[in-house]
Amino acid sequence: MECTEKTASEKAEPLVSSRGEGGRSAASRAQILASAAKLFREQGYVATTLRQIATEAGIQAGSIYYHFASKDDILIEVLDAGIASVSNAVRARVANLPPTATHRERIRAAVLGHLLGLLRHGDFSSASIRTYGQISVALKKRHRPIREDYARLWDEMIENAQKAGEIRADIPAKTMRLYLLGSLNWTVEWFNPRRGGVQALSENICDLVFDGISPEAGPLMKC
Amino acid sequence: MECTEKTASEKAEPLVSSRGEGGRSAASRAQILASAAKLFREQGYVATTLRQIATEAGIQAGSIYYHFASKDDILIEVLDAGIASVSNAVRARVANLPPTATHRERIRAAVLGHLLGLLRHGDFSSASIRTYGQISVALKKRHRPIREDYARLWDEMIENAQKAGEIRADIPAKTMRLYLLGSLNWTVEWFNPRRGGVQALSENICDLVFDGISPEAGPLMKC
DNA sequence: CTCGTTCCAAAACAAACGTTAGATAGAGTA
DNA sequence: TACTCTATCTAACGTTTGTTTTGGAACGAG
Repeated sequence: MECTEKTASEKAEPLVSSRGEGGRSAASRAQILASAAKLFREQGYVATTLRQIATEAGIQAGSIYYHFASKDDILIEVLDAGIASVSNAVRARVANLPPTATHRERIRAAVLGHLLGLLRHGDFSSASIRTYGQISVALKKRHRPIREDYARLWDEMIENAQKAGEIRADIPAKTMRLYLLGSLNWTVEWFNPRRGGVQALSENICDLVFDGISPEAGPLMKC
Repeated sequence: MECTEKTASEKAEPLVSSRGEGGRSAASRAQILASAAKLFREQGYVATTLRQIATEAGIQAGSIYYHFASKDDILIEVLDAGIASVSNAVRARVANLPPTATHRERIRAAVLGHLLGLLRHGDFSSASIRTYGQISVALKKRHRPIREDYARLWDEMIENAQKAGEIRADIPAKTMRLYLLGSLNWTVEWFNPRRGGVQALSENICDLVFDGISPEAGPLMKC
C-alpha cells in the first residue's frame, strides 16, 4: 500500500547473500523455508503463523522479515521448490531410460518418480500440493507458470503414448492427466510411512493406474 | 475457557426449534450452513470469516451465535452433512440395483454415485473433502465416526468383489479404497462444470478406475 | 394492552494476526 | 580504537479475528 523506500538507497541491487553462495545467512533462510514447508504441509497456509514458523526455525517472528518481504513470498518459494522437486525427479527418471523404452515405460517411470518425490522428500512438494487449492488467485497467478510447465510434460507423454496406441485413446489426454495426477497427489493425504514402504505402495498404485481394479486376465471376462 | 452459565436457566433443554420442525429460524440456520459450505469449499475453513458467512447469509456476524455455539460447530455440521450426502447418494444407487447385479456393477454404481453426489450437489460434500485435511485433530475426532462408516461401506464392497474374483486381489483392499476414493475426491480440485458435462466425465473416470489407462483390447491381450 | 419469547442488529471485547521500527550484539575492516 | 555491516531481538503498530453483550423489533397468547 505505502511507498516503502529506504531513506538512503545508493546500491540498487543489495543482493541476497553478502559473500559467496553459502553465506552465513543463507542457512537461516533455508531453515525458515524448511520450517515453513513443514508447517504448511501439516496445517495449510492460512492456519500457519509467522510466529510458528519462527519458533520452528529457532528465531523470532520479526527476524523473518530480514530474509523475506512477506508471508506470501515465503509461500511462493515453497510452492515453486515443491513442484521443481517432483518435476526434477520425474525428468531424471525418464531421462535415465534407454532410448528403446516404450511410451508406457516412460509413463511408468514418471509415475514412480512423481510418487517417490512426493512421499520421500516430502515437505516442499506435499505443501505445494496441499496448499495450492486454498490460496488467492493473485498467488496462483505468480505460481502458475511452473505448474503449467509440469503439466505440459505429462500432456506430451500421454499424447505421444496415445498416438502410438500404447494407452487408450478414447479419453481426452487432459482428462487423463488430471485423473492420473490427482490419484497420485491424493496419496499425501493418507500415506503413512510407518505402514508399509514407499516403494511397495508406489508400485501398487502404478499398477492400478495402468490396469485399473479389474483382474489381470479375467477368467470370466466379458468381451 | 470461562464458565458461561446463563443467569436464570430453569429449562435444562431449550431444544433447537421452538415450534414444529419448520420453525421460523430454521430457515436462517439452513441459510447459514449453506453459505458456510459454499465459502468453505471455495476458500477453506481457516480462510473463511464469520463475517463473510454472515454477509453471504444476509445477516450480521454476531447473529450467527444465536444458531451456533462456535465456528467449529458450523464446520462439524457442514462436514457431517457433506459425507452424509454422498453416502446417501451411493447407498441409494447401490440399493436400486437388481438383486442379480454383480459386484462390479455395484462398485460402478457406487463410483458414479460418489462422483455425481460430489460434483452436482456439491457445496457440502466438496467442502467436507477439501477442508478435512486442514482441520485440527480435535475436530477430526468429532467427525471421524461418520467418515469411518462411509469407508467401511467401500471396504465391504471391495472385499466382496475380490473374494468373488471380479476385481484383482493382488492389492490390499484398503490401498485400493484409498486410491479409488482419492481419485474421485481430487476431481473437486479441478472439475469445471462449464467444460463438459458431469455425466460424461463421471463415466470417463469410471472407465479409468476399472481398466486403467491401458488400451481396452491391447495387442497382447485379446479375448 | 401486556407479557414473554423468538430472532437478530449493533457495538464492543480480548486475543492473535502480519508487519514495522528501533535497538543491539558480533564480526570484519581500516 | 573507531566505524560499518550483518543478523537478530524486542516491542509495538493497526487490523482482523472469533466471540460476547446489550437492546429492541416482531409476534402470538392471555
